[in-house]
Amino acid sequence: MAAQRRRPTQMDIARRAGVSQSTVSVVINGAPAMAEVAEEKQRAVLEAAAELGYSVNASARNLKGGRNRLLGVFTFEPVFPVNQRDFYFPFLLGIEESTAERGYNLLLFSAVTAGAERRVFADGVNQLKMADGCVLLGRHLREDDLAALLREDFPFVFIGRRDVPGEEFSYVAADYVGATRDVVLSLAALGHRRIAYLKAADDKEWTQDRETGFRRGLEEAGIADDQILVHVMGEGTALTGAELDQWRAAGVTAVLVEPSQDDSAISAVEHAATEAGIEIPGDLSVVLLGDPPLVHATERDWTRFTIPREQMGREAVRLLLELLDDDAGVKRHLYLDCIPVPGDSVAEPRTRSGRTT
Amino acid sequence: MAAQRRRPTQMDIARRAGVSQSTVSVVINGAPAMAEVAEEKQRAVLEAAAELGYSVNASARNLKGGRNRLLGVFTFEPVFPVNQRDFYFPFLLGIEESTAERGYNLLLFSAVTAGAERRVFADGVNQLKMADGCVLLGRHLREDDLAALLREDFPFVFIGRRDVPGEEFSYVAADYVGATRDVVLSLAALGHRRIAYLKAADDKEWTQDRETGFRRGLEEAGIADDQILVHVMGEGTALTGAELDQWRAAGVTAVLVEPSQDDSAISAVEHAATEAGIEIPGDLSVVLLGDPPLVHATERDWTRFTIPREQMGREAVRLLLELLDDDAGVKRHLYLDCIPVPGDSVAEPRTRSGRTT
DNA sequence: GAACCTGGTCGATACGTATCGGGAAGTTAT
DNA sequence: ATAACTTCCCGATACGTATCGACCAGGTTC
Repeated sequence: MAAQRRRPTQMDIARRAGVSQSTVSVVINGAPAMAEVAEEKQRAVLEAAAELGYSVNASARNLKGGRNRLLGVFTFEPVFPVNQRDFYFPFLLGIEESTAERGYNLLLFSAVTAGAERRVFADGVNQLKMADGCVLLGRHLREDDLAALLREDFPFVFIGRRDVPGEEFSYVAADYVGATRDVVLSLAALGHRRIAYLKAADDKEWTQDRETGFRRGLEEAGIADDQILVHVMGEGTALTGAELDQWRAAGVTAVLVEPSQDDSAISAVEHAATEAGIEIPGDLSVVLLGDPPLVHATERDWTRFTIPREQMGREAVRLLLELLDDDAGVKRHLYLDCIPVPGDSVAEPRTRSGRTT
Repeated sequence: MAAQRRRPTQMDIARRAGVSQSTVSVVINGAPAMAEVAEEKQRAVLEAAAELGYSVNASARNLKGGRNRLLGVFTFEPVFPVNQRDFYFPFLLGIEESTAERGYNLLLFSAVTAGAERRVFADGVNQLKMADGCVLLGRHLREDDLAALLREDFPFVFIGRRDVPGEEFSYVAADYVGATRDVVLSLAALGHRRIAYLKAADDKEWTQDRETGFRRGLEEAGIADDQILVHVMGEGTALTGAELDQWRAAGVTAVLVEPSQDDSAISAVEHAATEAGIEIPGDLSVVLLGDPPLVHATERDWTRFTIPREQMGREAVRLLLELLDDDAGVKRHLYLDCIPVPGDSVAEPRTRSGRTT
């Protein structure tokens, strides 16, 4: 019963079906040449394949330069974002969905190499090559790995805008610039004139984009440069009530908060407001520039915008498959709109309407 | 700069270092035979490899041994079902964790074939074989697929107990029998004498196990057979307040509820209780035989037990790797304990203690 | 000095698949 | 009847690596 220890190969099928290995390859493969194979033989081959329980050997096919119909996902984060609470999880969802639709399987490069750090190259092996192409995720981009991938001409798409000088590659990003600009404009439309921006400490692309949008919005709203107020949230440096008081004294009626991954920024704002006796949104309107994972767990329904994460995942796959089909290898950048979520943390500034809460 | 189109191979290194490809293989590989290679040559090889930016071709390497260091996950449901994702996610989490630890990558067989139904075999080709082994998930087991897998001697582990007559294979299951028995015993210890069991309609293994545990618990508690009260929740057949009233009249003071995937069972109980003016836990103690995904979203903190999903995922991987290493191919069944979660839906029966809520 | 080891290297081969050029039938046009 | 085409299939080969047996130089042992 369990005599068959070795995996059946195309040769085995060939013998059983009375054809050559090449013919088996053509049929199994559904290659364009299949049209020229007699239907009778096709049936014989498929039948034999089924009986033997044949399946393609990924390595062998890959060796020849063929496709595996495998798309990879690699993350630079220490933990693979398979946990639903994770910021990156919705991306995975979109990736999976799109991948499945297109008849590809998904390869999660989750194996942890010797060190704690996650690398593309383990033992000098480019692990990603097992997949036809790869979607890259994560904040802590290793530039040397990236350079190596580019050097090898390996097809990949990054999720999130990445600006690496001298390197050109495809990514799918959220349009933080536009979304933040829109927030500023709608606040201005409500009558807010002095708006602060609570900026994240690490000056990555997504932070820069939000600041760009902030400044652009102010400009378009006709608010002078000298009104610009940017506060950088240091590592662990909580926002104090005193600081909020200063802002109020300076005429600030609204603040944009860039959410950190662990929601500390949000709770810091809420805490500081309570401390200073400032009411949200009565005294201060607050808008989150994004939707961190735990935003639903907070009591307040923050006014914010949603990053179209699932869609980004889907588009990344689409782009990747395009990349695979095009030999040209054009690198493309795709920006997706964020979706405004009206919450209850925004109101007209008190100075204009005497309304109290 | 981009002249080097082709990846460097061991042959390239060999030429550059003035040795043979075999020697390169030995050195790169760090094989035991490396001790017998002159240090001078070792240096030359490594140097050349570094200069060329060499990286091993995993496919070629695996072609030899047949192993891809890939573990598959196959589910008879969509891999990331949006509506009930929380149900399957903990399994995946455990699988991923364990897989990563052991240096394997994870292959999600998410490709959807022509029909909506998910099959192991597409075009008579077993897709799973792309992985070295596979973890199987999902409620709707296709027995023909399973039989074919067994016939092919493909290594896999099922998550959840599966009883297929005449077939023998490995699985990792939650010990519903023991967990349910314990629930009954602890209710009996509180003084409950008449306990009802709200059973799911589909008579799958996990439902059978709970019923077995229910009966065993009653027996051990010395409650007579004629006291047994099992109510099958039909498809969409809501539990009515009238029915609950009948139970109360019959002396029922506690009910075990088998949660359905969509939490309809729970809300049905709650609704019926409200309708009949029955207080939980004052008039009726309720215990959930499991922890459905949305249990945290409900207002009440149900007394229940937790299925050790992550652990099940981890153990499944462990078992699978054992299966891969053992040529013997012993099929094993692993039962893991559920963890009791004390909630606030259980109290002593009113008939014994006059305490009111 | 012949027989024997031994450390160090290489050549040959196998792994399973994809592809290309060619060849054996069969068909049509001359 | 033969040339020119089709149609359908096969043989040969290449992909990059790991491994095993062969080989060779130099040293050791009687």
